[in-house]
Amino acid sequence: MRMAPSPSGPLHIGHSRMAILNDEYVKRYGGDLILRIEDTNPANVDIDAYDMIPEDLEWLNVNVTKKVIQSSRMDFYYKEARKMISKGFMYVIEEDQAEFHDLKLKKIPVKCRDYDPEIHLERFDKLLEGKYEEGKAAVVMKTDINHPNPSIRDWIAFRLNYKKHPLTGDKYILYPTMNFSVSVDDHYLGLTHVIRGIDHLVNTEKQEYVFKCNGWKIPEYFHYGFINIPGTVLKTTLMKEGIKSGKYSGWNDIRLGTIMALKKRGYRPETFRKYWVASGMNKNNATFSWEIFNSMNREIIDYNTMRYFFVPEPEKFNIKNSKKLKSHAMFHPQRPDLGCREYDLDKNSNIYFPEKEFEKLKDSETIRLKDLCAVTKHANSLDYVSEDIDKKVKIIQWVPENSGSIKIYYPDGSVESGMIEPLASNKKEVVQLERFGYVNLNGSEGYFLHK
RNA sequence: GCUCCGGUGGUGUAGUACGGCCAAGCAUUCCGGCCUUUCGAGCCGAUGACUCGGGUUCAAAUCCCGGCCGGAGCACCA
Repeated sequence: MRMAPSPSGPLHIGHSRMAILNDEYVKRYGGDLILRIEDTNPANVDIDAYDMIPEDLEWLNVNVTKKVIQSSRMDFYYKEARKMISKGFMYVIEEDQAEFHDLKLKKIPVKCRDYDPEIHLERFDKLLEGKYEEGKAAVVMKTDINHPNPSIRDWIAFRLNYKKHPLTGDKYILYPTMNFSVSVDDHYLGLTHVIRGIDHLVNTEKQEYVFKCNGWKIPEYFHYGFINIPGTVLKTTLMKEGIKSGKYSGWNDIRLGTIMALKKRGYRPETFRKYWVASGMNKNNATFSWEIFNSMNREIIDYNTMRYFFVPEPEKFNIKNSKKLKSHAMFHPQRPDLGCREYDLDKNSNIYFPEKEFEKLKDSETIRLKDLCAVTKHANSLDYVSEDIDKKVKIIQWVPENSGSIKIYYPDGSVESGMIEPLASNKKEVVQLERFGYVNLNGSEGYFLHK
């Protein structure tokens, strides 16, 4: 198996499907998982991606057994090209880009298509020596000039690019196109199975020509459908621009759909795996469901996630308690062994209470401050009633006066300010803020994970 | 336009290769109810789907033909 990202940026949630599906296959049936970085287009390379991609994969627990960087295999591609040219499977055109494209649309072969391979080999050397301008000559794979799909008719296998490559500099100017390098790599790397998106369906057909003319065994291909991931930014170019302009703080800005951003929000790598395995490999186009993804994540983290109180838009009240009070809220309702969060309140104590909840209360309505006492709303105050109450009433969270303030950032860019109970301040972990949601705390800020 | 690929509840899937055990399973969401000093979980209940039309057959989600809808490709990107 293999996965073959182009190093244009870090991996995002869409890539994680490709990585996990391949990895899962290897985990179940054995074999190698090759990470092949496809950097044969200098214009599409971000030098940082060479490090970010393996880091993302490691975090996802994808076990790469072998790593290949295409730009370090250029001489090998040239060697293969020479072989194929000399056998008449490929040829070199001297037509310019638009001309060649035009001829193909009309199903007209170029004059030199069937020239002696020697001539094409000479032209190939001229290509390497830089005797042609960009776009004025190219190496072409001979397929079927009458093929109904024009892009399959004699596709380009190598083209010139004089741009400096981030890794190899100006050492090479003739780069293989993806369809060529993928074919020979898939063969020589011994690929038996390929899992990729349906966007490669046509490429598979193109690549089969290379396999067939060389008499190579064609791997088993599986294509999975497109997934539309709503509500997040995934386009590398958009992310890059946003980072550059300062709109985003970096690749891990929680508004982005990168693996890094999702990690920062507190998602678990197991969630990705579970989700993509459950999605399977069918060719349907589907919509990514955050609901299901979140539900899976919740199931994984819930047992180990501590509970704390957070009060959004806090308002201070003196509850006029006539006696000292002690709160006792459990760290986790299913795990009494972990004990309680306890706070002592003197007589006439101040607490913070969510303003919105207060507004919703009717006058003289009695509620319970969770794990503390019952209070009644009177005009603009909350007044102590008793420590316990028989009636079933609303239960709302609160925090003591010595709480810290915190800002919670949402993936949609909004921010919520409030107070968090003292025991949770300066924590750096995913917690459940009761009646609010799961949040990844990071000192005086937090990143909203999900409900 | 041409070529290719799809179409199962709101969402995601199982089932389709070898027609019957599928008046369609699971998950999630929403809505009720129970429980609980949050939320979540748990338990109970409810709603909700085979794109349409023909054909083959004793029998079709499953096979065949056609329509409709959706997606992709039509690059010297990957």
